[in-house]
Amino acid sequence: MEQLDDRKVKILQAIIRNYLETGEPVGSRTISKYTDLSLSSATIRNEMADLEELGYLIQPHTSAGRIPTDKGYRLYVDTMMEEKVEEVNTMRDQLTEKSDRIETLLQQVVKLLAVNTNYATMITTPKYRSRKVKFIQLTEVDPTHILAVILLEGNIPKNKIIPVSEPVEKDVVLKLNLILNTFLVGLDLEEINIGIVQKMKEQAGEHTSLVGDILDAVANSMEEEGQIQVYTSGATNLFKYPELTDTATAQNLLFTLEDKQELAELIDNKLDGSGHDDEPKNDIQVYIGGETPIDSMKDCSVVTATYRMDEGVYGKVGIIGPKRMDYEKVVATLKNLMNDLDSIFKNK
Amino acid sequence: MEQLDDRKVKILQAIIRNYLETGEPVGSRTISKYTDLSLSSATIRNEMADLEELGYLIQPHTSAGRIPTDKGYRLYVDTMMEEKVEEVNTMRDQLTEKSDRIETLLQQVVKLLAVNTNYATMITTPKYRSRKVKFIQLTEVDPTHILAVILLEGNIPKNKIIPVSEPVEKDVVLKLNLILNTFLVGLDLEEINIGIVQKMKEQAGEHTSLVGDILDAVANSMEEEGQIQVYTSGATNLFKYPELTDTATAQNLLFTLEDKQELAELIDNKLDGSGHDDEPKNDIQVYIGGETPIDSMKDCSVVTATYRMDEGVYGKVGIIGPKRMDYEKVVATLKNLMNDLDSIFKNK
DNA sequence: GTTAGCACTCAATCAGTAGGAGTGCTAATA
DNA sequence: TATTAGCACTCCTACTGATTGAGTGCTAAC
Repeated sequence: MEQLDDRKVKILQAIIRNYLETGEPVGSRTISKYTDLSLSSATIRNEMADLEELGYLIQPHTSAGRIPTDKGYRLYVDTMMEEKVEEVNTMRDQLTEKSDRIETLLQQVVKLLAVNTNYATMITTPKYRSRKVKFIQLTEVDPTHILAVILLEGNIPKNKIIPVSEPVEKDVVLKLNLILNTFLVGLDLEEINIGIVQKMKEQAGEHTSLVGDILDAVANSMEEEGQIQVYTSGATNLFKYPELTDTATAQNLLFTLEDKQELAELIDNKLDGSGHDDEPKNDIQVYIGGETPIDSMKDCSVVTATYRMDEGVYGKVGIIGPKRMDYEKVVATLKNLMNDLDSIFKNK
Repeated sequence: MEQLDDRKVKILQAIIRNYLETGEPVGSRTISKYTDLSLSSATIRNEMADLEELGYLIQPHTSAGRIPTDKGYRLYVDTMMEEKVEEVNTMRDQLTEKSDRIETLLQQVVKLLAVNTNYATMITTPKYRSRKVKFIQLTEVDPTHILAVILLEGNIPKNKIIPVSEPVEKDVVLKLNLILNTFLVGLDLEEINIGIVQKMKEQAGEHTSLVGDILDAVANSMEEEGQIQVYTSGATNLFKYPELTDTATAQNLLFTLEDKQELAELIDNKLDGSGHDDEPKNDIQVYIGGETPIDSMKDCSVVTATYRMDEGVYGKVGIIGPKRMDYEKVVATLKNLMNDLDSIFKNK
């Protein structure tokens, strides 16, 4: 890649900084006046022309100032950005309600992120491999309902109310409890095969259909847990940036953010970290404009981070904003958040 | 109120119908040509002038056609709308996944509604009075965690994993189980007062702090259940209607729909049914433009319906669209949905 | 009571103009 | 040789008429 001399770097940096703030094309005069380079606008103009030829800047039209290209932003993010972790204050304190439900926690996190950054945010629930059954507990609730509590590995409780057509006697419940636990404990979804189901039904005698219902509930719970959920927040923040406000762009973006199911798949498949950065620093990925693997976000930048809940159990956080987003702040905020989450999960 | 003669009614109806379709101001010539009234445009013009004076129509500017006022829509909705329940096909079949979790069902419902109507939709979880405790079950999960299953009236199971600093013995768990059930079964949130808590703690002896944790969990569960959740869908549908697309309006609307918590309160407080319609037909309420009690929806119409899950247990469904929404279809769709939901809840 | 005809109004569209920001180029300068 | 001042040029933006067409209101005739 072409090597930029020191002065070009400084000018490019100044232009990008200015554009990040104002969102307006930056002219040579502005740079000449408001930097300590003490160069005339004419000199700056020459340099700008060079930078344009090298692909770091572009002119929206002939007689306008310059704005950074994706390549320009990329250089900025990779080499010119200054860390400012200290300046960002922890969101830890703001996570008031330390609910035990992860979903609630995650929802709080995205919301705080959105409020603090003024961009749109998203977060996925952690992705597990298939969870194993830790134990199952049946309890008679009333004559027509049985409560099945299924505890999955990692202490995830699930419960299902199973309707029964006729009352089930106490000792039958006990017996089924025994059967279920003998056969299922320690298995994950794939390991529960027809053979095992068959054996269980044999042992259950006349209560085969009830066993079937319970197995459905178990399968259901495990699948439910395997599914990645996405929570978003601050989608309307995007209206604050005029370059994203034209109807088509905004509409596409909001549409993508609204359809949680599709979004989950997109994040899972495309933002999987096989990304751009060769040396991942702290697991933070920056996708600029066209680099984004999600079509509707082509006019935006997306910054993602991976949080770890447990060994091998991780989820994604993403921040979506205009290309001229405050990368420094966003990256710092995410780094901080990762730390906060780490310590929260450790204390669990 | 002024009585409209038959011809005026027909003309008004024709104008509204046309405007619902096109969204463009309707001129006299259009009505003269495309209705079976066989009147010249001049006559129509005279009638339109009368209708304007009476407040049913308005001219966006001097030389434009007419569009209905809120009053015009109101008259249309109240007296001129034709039922077309048969034409709307049931969404029942499309509700594939008969999940046992109400949340999932409701999420499916809003989504289907949005897809079928092309408007924005919202639905609340049912609102209960405070639920009573049916039973509590403690189980030791591993040396450092206890699982508390709390079953609330209406067979709503809740569970909480409670961390303990040191292993709790089996007989202690049994004892606590007994204490909790003796004291708490049949009580709702308000009835669990300090006196009761005190007595339980006395009986628990050295395990007071554990009892405290469990009580927190119980309180938490009950509160969680008392909270109304709102699910929305199809917010981006609103972009299909140019009259809602100007940035300010759209932004406000989407913002309101995004903040679920605030939305829940708005629906609970303002759309409580103390509405406009004097003779509620099937619990469906139509709020037109300024009638809407939610400020950000002043440029829209909102149609709500109340679904009943159980005696005294109900939730709200809402459809938000432009004032020129297809009221007939929306009302018919909602009526159908109410029936579908009825039969779904009965089969539970 | 209804209709034809006409003058009138107003939004929308388009072309033309002026102003301003910013550039590229050239020639002078250090 | 690098930098700078100066100037012509480009293009966006905002503003101004002029034109068009849809639709009205009014009047006079049927």
